[in-house]
Amino acid sequence: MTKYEPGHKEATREKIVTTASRMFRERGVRATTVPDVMEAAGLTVGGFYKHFESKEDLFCAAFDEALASTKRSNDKARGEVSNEEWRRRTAERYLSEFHRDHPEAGCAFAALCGDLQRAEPEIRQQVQNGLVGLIGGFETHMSGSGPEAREAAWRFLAQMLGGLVLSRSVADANTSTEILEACRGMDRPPSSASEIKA
Amino acid sequence: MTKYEPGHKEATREKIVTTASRMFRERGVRATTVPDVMEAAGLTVGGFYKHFESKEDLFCAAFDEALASTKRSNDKARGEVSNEEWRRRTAERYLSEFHRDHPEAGCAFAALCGDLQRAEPEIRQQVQNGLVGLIGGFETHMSGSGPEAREAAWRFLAQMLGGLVLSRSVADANTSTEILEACRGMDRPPSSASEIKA
DNA sequence: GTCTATACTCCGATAGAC
DNA sequence: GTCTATCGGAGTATAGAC
Repeated sequence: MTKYEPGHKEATREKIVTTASRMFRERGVRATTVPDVMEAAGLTVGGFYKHFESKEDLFCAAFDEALASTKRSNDKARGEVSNEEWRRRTAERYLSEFHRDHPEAGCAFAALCGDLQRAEPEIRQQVQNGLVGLIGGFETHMSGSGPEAREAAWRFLAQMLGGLVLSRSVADANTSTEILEACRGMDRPPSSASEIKA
Repeated sequence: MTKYEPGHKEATREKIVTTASRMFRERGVRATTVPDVMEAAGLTVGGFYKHFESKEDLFCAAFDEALASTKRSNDKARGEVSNEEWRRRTAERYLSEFHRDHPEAGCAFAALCGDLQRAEPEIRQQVQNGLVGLIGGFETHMSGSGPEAREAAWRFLAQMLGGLVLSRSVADANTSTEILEACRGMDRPPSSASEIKA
């Protein structure tokens, strides 16, 4: 009962959560088993249910962790640049080959999109809170004002998310890169793909 | 051996494939079991492996069926309209509440995005072939020419896909609709969200 | 607090009757 | 060609030792 120093259990829990967060993003929720997570965390299955009520409970915590992690890296990259430059940099980072190849450390919405679409209300509420917060930040870097900027922010996010997911799903590396590069061109809608760049 | 009329096995196989195609899109691949599919098709598990080598084999066939089905409905909706009008109509149909609420009858890329990102090479090749074919059609409705139109087509598809997936993942119906409506504004990039519409 | 061991359920796949 | 029955494996969750 008192064999471990105080805070040990909390540290263990956090270790499990961060490990699960990466594994869920890499393999998907259903393909990630509780024994797998515990082993990857250097533990065994037995102790798991002293930390979490269920696998779903773990997923809630892990998804939150992934969102927080994304938010941290977003905040870190925040500089004082023009809106256009901010969009260019953000898209370049999001639609990079590195991000494509490392879902376990990347955007939770993209990596878990299959699971989130069918998730329970509790998770969907987390998704919503995460997205609304994200969009609130994006909004300030769009050109319109008020509702227009918000709409533009949703489109911005949707195009990035869709591009990343598509680039991760095709067989050929060249096609995958083609998708990434095409979707980085945020400021060029289907109707004006002319003068901006060759 | 001769208890059933000729063509019966083919018909049974097709029944299994179309049933699976819908169930995979609705529940995801891992959550859909072979017994479930067979029961939904009015059959029992036993006969399954006389039609398919494995569950993965079924998924290949079912994914192909879903692509073909989407292609048929795309071709049907093809009218003689301006590029801008074509994009407006396509986005309106893709980003509709009906499509959002009926993944089992809708876009396979969106419904299966989680599975496709982690699929075997064989499936990824099918994804690629399907996407390239789709983009080839989209291209002709973009405004630029050559590579520019192709880039614009990828962006168009990515924004629709991302918007649909996001709209399916949030808890609140109002937010979901907000996302759909925002992403329908295809011709309004983040940089020019001003004069086009209030 | 974490371990080993196990109960219970369900899935993918096969065997053999009809 | 499709059925019933079952094997083998895996996954969630629990029990009890340390």
